Amino acid sequence: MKIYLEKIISECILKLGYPAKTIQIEIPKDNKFGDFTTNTAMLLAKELKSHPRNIAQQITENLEYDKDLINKIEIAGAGFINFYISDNYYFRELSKILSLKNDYGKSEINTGKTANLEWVSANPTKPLHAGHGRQICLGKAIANLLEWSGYKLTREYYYNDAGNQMRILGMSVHARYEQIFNPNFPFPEDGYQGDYIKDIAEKIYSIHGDKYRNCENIDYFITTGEEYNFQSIRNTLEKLNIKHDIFFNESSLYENGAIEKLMSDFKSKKLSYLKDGAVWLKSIGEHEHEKDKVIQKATGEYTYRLPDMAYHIAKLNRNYDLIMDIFGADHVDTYREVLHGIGMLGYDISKIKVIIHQMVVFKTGKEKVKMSGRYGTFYSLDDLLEDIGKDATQFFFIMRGANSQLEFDIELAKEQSDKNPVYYLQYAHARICGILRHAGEVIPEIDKLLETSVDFKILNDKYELELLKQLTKFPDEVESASLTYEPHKIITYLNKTAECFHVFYRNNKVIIPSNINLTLARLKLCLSVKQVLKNGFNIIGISAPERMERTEE
RNA sequence: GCGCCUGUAGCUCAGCAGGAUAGAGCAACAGCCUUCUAAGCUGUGGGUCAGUGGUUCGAAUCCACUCAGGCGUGCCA
Repeated sequence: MKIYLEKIISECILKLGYPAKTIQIEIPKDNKFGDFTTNTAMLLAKELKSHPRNIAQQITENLEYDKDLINKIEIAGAGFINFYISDNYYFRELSKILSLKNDYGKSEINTGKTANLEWVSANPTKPLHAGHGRQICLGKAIANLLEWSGYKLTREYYYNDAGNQMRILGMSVHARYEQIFNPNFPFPEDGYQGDYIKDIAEKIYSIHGDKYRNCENIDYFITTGEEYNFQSIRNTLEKLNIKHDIFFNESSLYENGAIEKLMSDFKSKKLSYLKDGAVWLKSIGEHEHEKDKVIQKATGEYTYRLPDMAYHIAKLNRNYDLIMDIFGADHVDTYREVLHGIGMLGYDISKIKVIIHQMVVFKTGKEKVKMSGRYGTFYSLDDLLEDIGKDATQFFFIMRGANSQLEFDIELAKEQSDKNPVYYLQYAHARICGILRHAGEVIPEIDKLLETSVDFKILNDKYELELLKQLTKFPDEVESASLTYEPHKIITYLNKTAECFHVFYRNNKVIIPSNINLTLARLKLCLSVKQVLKNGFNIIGISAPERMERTEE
C-alpha cells in the first residue's frame, strides 16, 4: 500500500510540475489521522515558497487513485495529507496472508543478490560462554532477515587454528595431562583455567595412558584440544539450530600465499615500514590521528590484523553483493583497522557492513553475574540454555537494539510467569491453537468449511479491524528490520500484534455455532494471526507452541 | 588524552532517514473468570526525553559543547 501511495503521489507531483521529492509515507500514531499520511506538501513548501496547506490542496485535487482502495483523503494539521484506506484493501490482504502462508512478509528488494554473513567466529580455545549468546542469536536473526529480504545468503564462521592462542591451549592441556601423574607440574601463567581443560587431559589419558608424557612437541595437545572445543561449540550452535555453510580456516590464507601477497602489496605501495624489528602499517587519511599498527611482529609472526585483512579480501573476491560481519564492542577498532588497511589498497569496502553490538551484563535479580572465563568460574552458553531454555535465551538477546548495552536478567528470563515477556507472544499463538482445537470439537466439518470462501465484510467490529490492520503491517516491518539489520523491531511488532489479538479475543467470541459465517470469518482471521506470529517467530528464531499450560500454581 | 556506543517513567528499554497530545513491559494502586487457556483484559498514578546552546514552520530525533556510564586505545584475538 505504501508503494502504491508513493507511486500515485509522485505521478501527481510530476503532473503538477513540482520538483521531484522522495515521498515519505508513514503510519500515523493516532488512527484519527487516517491509515497512512505523508508530509510531502510540507517538504515542497519551502522550494515552492507557498503554504503547505495550499500545496496539499493542489495535490489532493489532482490525485488519481483507486476509489475501491482509498475511502477518503484529508488535509490536516500543518499540511499533512491523510489517507483513509477502505476495508476492502485489508480483506484482500487477509486472503493474501492465508494463501502465501510461510512466505507472507517476504520481500523482494534484494532478490537476485548474494550476501555473506560471518559471525560467532570464536576460536576453538574454550566453550562458548553466555556472553557469546548475544552475537550468536543476533546473527541468527539477521541471517533470517537477510533471506527474508531476498538475499541468497552464505553463513560463514572464521576461525584461527594456529597462532598464540592455540599454543596456549596446547600448553594448558599438556600441563593438566602431566598433573595427572604429578600434581606439582607447573601450569602456564597465562593458561586457560577452565575445568574443560582437565576434561580434555583426562580424555587423552583414558585413551592413551601415559603415551604423551614428557613429550617435547605439544601439537597433539593442540589438535586434541581444538577438536574437543570445536565439537563443543558446534553442539551448542546446533541446539540453537544454527548451521554455517562455510568454516573458513585462517591457516588456508597462509597456505595459498594470500598473506605473503598482502605483505608485499603494502610494502610496494609504501604503506608499511620497518621499525624496531617489526613491520608497521601506516594510518593515513581520516585515520591519520590514530597510531600506526604492527602487522608483523619482530618474531616474524603476523598480528591478527593481517590475516583478517586477507580474509576480507578473499571474501570480496567471491563477489558477494553484501559482506557482513558481527562483532562485539570490544572489536570496534579491529574492524576499522581491517577496513582501513584493505581500503588503502584500493579495494571497494562499501560492500562490507559491520554490525557492532554492545556488551551484555548478566544479572540474577539485582546481583551482577561475573563472567570472567579467565580464572575458573565460567557461565557457559550451554548453562544459560539449560537454565532458561532456548526460546527465552534468543528472545532476551534479540529484544534490545544492538547499540544498547544489554542487561540480561536471568531470574526474569527463567521465570515461567506472566512477568516474562516471551510468553506474551507465545501465549497468543497457543491461544489461537486452542480456539482451533475447540472449533474442531464443536463443528466437526470445520476443516471443509474453512476451505470455502467467506465474505470478510462481516468483520466490521473495531477490534477485528484493528487486528487485521496490524497484521497487514508485517511485510513493511520485515522490510524495515532487514534494511537496518535490526531484528528487535520484529519483537516490537509482534508484541503489538499479540496485544491486538488478546484484546480482540477478550471482546469477541470466535466460535458461535448459531452464526457459521461469522465463525468462519473470525477463524480465518485467527488463522492469519497465527500465520503472522509464526512467521515472525521464525525470523527471531523462537518456537510457536501449540499449547502452553502452567504446570503448577 | 583520543576514538566508538549510550543517557527517555521507580527499574529494563522502544521510539531517533525531524512531524500532529512521548510509548511498552515490569514494579505500585483499583477492577474483570457460570465464556474458545486469567501466561489474558480494563483503568489510575508516574516524564524539564542528562544539561546548555544552535539549525527549522516544527527537535527525544540533526549539529556543537558540557556532564555521566560502557567499550576500545597490546609486537593478545
